[in-house]
Amino acid sequence: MAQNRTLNGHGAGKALKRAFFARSVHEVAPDLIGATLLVDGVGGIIVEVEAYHHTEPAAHSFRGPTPRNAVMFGPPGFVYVYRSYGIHWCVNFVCEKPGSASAVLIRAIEPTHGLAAMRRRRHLHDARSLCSGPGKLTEALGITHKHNGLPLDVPPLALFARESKPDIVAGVRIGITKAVELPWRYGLKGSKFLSKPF
DNA sequence: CTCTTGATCTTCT
DNA sequence: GAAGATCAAGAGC
Repeated sequence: MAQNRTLNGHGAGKALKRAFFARSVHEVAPDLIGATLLVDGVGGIIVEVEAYHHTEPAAHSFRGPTPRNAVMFGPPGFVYVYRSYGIHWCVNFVCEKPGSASAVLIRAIEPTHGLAAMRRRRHLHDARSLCSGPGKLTEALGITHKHNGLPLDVPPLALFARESKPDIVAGVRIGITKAVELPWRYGLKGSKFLSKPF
C-alpha cells in the first residue's frame, strides 16, 4: 500500500525477514521477482533469478560441503557469495533449511537506488547494462567475499517485498553444462534489464 | 549482429 | 591440468 512507501522510504513493500526463505527454493525463486534488494542503500528490483538444489549436478552443493559453499549448507535467509571464473563475484540467497543446500542465484536487477554509485563502480552510464548479469550486479552493488554469510535482513543488506504479483516467465538456466534441461530460471516478463531474453 | 578469446580463483580429476 | 552458475573487447559479417 502507499503507506509503506512513506514508512520505509524505498518505494517498495515491507521489509522481508529471513523467514521468507524457509521454504522450497522453487517457491522462493519466483517470489523474489519484483522484490527490491539494497546493499548500503544501493540496488533495485530483482528481475531475473535461478534456483539451485543439492540434488542436482549444476549446484555447487551437489558434491557436499567445501570451504567455498559452506554457507549453502547453513540456515536460510543468508547470502552465499562465490568467485566466478576467477574474476567476478556472484550472490545467492540460501533457502529451505540447514543441510538442504539450496539457493537462488540473483542474475539481474533493474537499478532504482544509487544509480550514481553503480555507474561509478561499473564505469558505465547505460542503466540497462549496470546490473544485467550476475557478475555485473555484484560489482554495481559492491558485493564481495566480505558479504558471504551475512543475513539478508540486517544492514548493510535489505530486501523489500513487491506490492503486487508481476507476470513471471520461466526457462532453462544459463551458462551451465549439467542439468541443462531444468526450467529453473525465472524472470520479470518484458523487462529490459535481463541478462538475456527468455 | 555473431563468434572468439583472455582474464585467472576454486574445485575436481 | 582442466573446467566452471562470467564479462568485455575485438574481429568478422
